[in-house]
Amino acid sequence: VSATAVDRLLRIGEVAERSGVTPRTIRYYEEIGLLASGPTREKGKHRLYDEADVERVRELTRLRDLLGVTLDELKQLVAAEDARAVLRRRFHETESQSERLRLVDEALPHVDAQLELVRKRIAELRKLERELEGRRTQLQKRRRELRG
Amino acid sequence: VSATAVDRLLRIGEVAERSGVTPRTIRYYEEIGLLASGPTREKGKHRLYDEADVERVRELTRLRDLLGVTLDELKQLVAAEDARAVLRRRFHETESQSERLRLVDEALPHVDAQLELVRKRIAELRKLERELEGRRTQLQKRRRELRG
DNA sequence: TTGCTCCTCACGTCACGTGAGGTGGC
DNA sequence: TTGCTCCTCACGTCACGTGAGGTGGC
Repeated sequence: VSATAVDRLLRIGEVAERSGVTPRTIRYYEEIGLLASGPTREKGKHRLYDEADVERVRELTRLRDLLGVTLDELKQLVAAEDARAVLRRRFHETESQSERLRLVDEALPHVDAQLELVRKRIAELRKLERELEGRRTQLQKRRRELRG
Repeated sequence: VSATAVDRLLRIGEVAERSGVTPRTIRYYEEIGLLASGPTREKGKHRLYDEADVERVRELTRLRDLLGVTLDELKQLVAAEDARAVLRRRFHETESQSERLRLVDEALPHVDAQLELVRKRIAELRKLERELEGRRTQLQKRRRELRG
């Protein structure tokens, strides 16, 4: 992993397009605290983002769509991503082994919480899949009977 | 399958409770045409339902939650269930083989449309599951390194 | 007859969509 | 300097939630 590419700064329209949402969604997520607002932006001036923000928006909408959670629930869930971000930034800054261990230990339960939700959803969808396959089989059987 | 149990008539509160929604949701679904309104209900009188309606509401909310579709999209999707209902009612009423065959042939593509959506969702969720498992493994590896 | 559930407005909320009128920066 | 994109209100919409005031039926 190299850190050679200095991130080009992006405007809201480009972030929106690359993450599959509208600028309005990005502003709304900032408003409710799902996305950090650039700390020193003068009122009326353009918002500026980087690659990490594009990734963040993609993660958020992906979890929102696939897990069907409210934005409030999403806020809790992405504490995992927040912890990961802290991990990445702080991990190399700190010398302390125990501090590093603490950061890792904090991130794990958040990932586990997401995994549990994902697996529950998969199980529900697989059940629905089996039922639909059953209906399909029934219909095809009837069709054969009617033709034969 | 016996048809011995004559369906007891249910009021909106019982239908709501048994299908896991509120009465408001049921009235709203009637309003937008997702649920049939009892054809001859005098204004101000109570709505009456049966077991089939409970099943219908369960199917609707299940597809809504698991597939994340709008109620407009849901209306298109459950053309499958509508076709199935027609099938059940009409199948035994009609003598015509070709009419029966037509009903079966109509139901199949609707079931297939639902199956396709369900499988697409499962694939997306499985991909997310794999990514989360990867993160988990990484975190556990780091933890072992910090401890060792 | 008394409760309990139902009825119909109608306004509130969440997660944005969609202009209106104005300013910023390559 | 001219476009294009951005800015901030602010009202609209979808899918209901939540009372307010009144009637129905065991």
